[in-house]
Amino acid sequence: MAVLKGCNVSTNSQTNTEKKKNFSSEPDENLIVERIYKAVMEQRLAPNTKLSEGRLCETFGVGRMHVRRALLLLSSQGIIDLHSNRGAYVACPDPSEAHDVFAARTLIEPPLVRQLAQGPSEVSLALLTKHIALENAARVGNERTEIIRLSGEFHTKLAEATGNKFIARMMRELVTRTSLIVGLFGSSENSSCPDNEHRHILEAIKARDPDHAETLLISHLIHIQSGLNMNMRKQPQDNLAAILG
Amino acid sequence: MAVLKGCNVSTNSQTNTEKKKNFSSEPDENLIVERIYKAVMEQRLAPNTKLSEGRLCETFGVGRMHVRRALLLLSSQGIIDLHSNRGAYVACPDPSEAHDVFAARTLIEPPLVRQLAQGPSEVSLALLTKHIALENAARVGNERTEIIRLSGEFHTKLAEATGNKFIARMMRELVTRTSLIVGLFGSSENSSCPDNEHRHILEAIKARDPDHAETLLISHLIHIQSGLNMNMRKQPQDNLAAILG
DNA sequence: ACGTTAAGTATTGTTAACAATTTATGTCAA
DNA sequence: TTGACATAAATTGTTAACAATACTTAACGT
Repeated sequence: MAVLKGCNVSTNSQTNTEKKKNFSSEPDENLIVERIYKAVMEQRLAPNTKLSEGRLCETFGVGRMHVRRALLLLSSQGIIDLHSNRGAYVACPDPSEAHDVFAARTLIEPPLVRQLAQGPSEVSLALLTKHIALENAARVGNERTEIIRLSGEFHTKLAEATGNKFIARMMRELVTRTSLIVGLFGSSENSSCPDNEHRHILEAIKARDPDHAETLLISHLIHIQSGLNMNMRKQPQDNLAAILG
Repeated sequence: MAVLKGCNVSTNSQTNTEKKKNFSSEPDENLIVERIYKAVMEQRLAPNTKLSEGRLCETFGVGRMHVRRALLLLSSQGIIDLHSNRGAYVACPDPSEAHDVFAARTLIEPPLVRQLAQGPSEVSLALLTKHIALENAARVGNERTEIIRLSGEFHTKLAEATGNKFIARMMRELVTRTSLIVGLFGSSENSSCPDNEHRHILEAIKARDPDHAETLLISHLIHIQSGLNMNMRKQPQDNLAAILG
């Protein structure tokens, strides 16, 4: 059907606007990575969905090189799997991996919030407070994808609040995986974190109460896990252009 | 001087031997990544050393594509930095990053050894015991690079002993960064972990004593940090072929 | 000598064509 | 209909040439 032998970048997105300066050498890759990351976080891209190079070239209006680099980066983050000669597929964690993800989070997040509750910076508290507000807004607006993504990103923001980029990176990766897991094994509607638990955790941090914050977080993690059923399995999907647009 | 316009793979390493099956689609990349990772772990590749594509093509006898993919992977692990149009350089952590690395390790490793000491598997204990033996052997043999690498990898092995690949990945990244930091700011000879501390930690684990293991590990981390001087700065080096061979 | 500019060289970024592999399609026989 | 097999199409992997950028060197003037 489609030709795209050399994958011509005819439908380039920046035709009429002035040419971007391209100063960091990786604007295309990052855009693709972020778009796919976001789609996964919002559970719009189901596990095992195939991400073909040609399709992504069309969708983002870039050459294959950029697509391939983006796919390599995504695979290094565990968001997708690369099969030789067969292409890229959204990662599909099995129950064993799911267990490991929660084990890792149970190991890291409690000392994390504990540390945060000992001396949070004002700016961090402000950011977290604002985030909770966004979560609530999405909830009253009943915007499913926003709720799911913000719900996960609360934990990422928690890690970012430490000001430690290594911790932030680790949590971001674990949270992304969690999103895939919840999408796969989550019992339908409770795909997002229970309504007020995030707020309670933040309040414990604001109150400089490490013990309480830690307790709330642990029970929160348990709560999420208890909503999983490791026996179901959902199916892949298609039409990337609509999803990633 | 050298031509290599299209970077011809004339000096291919697999000429007389039978062609490897290439079954996983990424044998070249992984080899390059592992070689550079190992050189960094052994502090043979100093921070800020330039890794030019052409040089790596010659060294490993592969095309630029594989080199570039390997460099992208290394940069995603924080081992090297990619500067637009200027090439790849071994990462050069500043004191602020060094602080973050140790902060992250201080957050993660204590609960890690604590968990390990609660119920270590026999196979893990065997591997760690064997590792300590290797460390000792390297010490009596006075093999500097081996000592340095094994000394760092003990901590990686500790994480691997949990059987959790996410925790293992995180620790591996942190340990690699630590190696760069010690190479940069380490006061000459004590670049490696003090002689018996690893053994003591392992013994505490074997004794199923989480408190003791945790205490020993924390003081071990402090010990490493105390051997750093954040004011010095060492210089890059060259001739990659010799280093990576 | 020193700094500045300009040409030349080397290195990196990008593209398109080609090769290899997999997947889809269609035909035929049981 | 089903299954096996051959053919065609589509997709991925790889290479080499080309373009763009940065680096080096040399000449020049002050």
